[in-house]
Amino acid sequence: MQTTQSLSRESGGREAVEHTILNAAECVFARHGYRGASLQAIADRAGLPKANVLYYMGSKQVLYLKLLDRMMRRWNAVLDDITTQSDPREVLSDFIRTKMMLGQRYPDGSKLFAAEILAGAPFLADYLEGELRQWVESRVDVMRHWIEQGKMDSVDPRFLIFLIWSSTQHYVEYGAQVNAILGQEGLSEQDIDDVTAFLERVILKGCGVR
Amino acid sequence: MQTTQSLSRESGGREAVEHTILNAAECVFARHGYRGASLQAIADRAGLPKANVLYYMGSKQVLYLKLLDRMMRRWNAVLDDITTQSDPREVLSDFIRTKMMLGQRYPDGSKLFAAEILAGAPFLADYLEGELRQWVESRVDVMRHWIEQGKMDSVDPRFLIFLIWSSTQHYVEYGAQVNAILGQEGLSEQDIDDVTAFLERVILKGCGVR
DNA sequence: TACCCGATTGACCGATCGGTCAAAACAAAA
DNA sequence: TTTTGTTTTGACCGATCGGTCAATCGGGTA
Repeated sequence: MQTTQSLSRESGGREAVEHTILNAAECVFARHGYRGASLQAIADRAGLPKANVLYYMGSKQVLYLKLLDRMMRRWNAVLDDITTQSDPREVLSDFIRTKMMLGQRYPDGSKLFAAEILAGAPFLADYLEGELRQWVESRVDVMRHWIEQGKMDSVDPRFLIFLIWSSTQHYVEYGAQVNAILGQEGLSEQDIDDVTAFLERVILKGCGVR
Repeated sequence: MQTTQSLSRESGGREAVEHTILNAAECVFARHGYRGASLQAIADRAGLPKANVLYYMGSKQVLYLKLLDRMMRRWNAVLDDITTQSDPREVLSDFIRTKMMLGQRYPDGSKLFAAEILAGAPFLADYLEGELRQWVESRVDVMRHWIEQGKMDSVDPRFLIFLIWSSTQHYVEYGAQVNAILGQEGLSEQDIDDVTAFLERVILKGCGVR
């Protein structure tokens, strides 16, 4: 009955420290993957001794799983309420814009996720075959309806979802390559808007959305 | 004058061993990135003692650079002679099909490249800003001509290249996710053909190629 | 047979890995 | 002040890291 009084103290207390550690870890894991990331590197980036990171997070694996969970919750919070409307143009546009926004808002989290998939998804197999698959299937059903009603071309909805996913994800994951080719350091808001508009235009027209 | 006689002996000799090591290393680096990969894991996969890997490759970094170089040469060998024709439909189709084929032929090499970019391209910065950027720019020029001649919509050619790159790369890099969502273990040739046809159709139509 | 030289390998090096622990520091309650 | 419980931290553990080295092996030449 006396444990919660010292939480929000001075510079934020426990939660603030946890946030600092999580963000530092997200950055390191995103660049080097689970195996390649070291607790020392995470601690250095967080400005704390290594033992302190373990004190708050328990273990490297627990820390990693917390990050995966946090990223998935951030996606769910935004991607879930997309299919409420019945207009393909709006839904697909929303999907593209939302996914693009998420990548810009959480670049390290997106890269972390990519690294996990690249490693064969050892910690995410259940999520992919469960939650995510169901999410995709529900959207596929909606799209099949659209196709039957002649609202768009007869394309495989799963491939369309993959197309949107990959083309938006690219600007986060391959940021280093994109920057090198465009000859600049990071994309401006205008650049992001241009890319989003391009993707909306090409993908919607490409699958014949009326 | 007496060193080359024992090269191609018994089970292939030196080159065969080097190939074994390179392929094993490609697999491990692809899954865990540069830092996350260990020489012991590579040696185990190659069926050799660790010291033998060092004997042939020199160091972890040299081995890694050899793999990056090998993968880039494989791409150059195929992607370079694509723009000889002047018909957008053929060129873009070729690009999509070729890139798709490369991903299927060299999945580990493609993933290795992805992991390197994800890590911020510490070993590939020069290549990205040099060779690759020039390759892209030459294609961009061609596409701008097409746009001027009304052969396709007025879209940013760089974004179009990124779109083709990302959407094809996805089926290698995110293979684990694709398999989980499609509910199968690996894509059949038919699946690959379907995906390729989908991408050709949507992308070509999407940027108004006549 | 004796010799040669590249190939193979186990033992070993210092550094770093993830993780533990106990002592010190600290703020609030008594 | 003393007590209590949390936070902080350096020291340390066994395991593994990338890499070195010397001893051995094994087929060709003399």
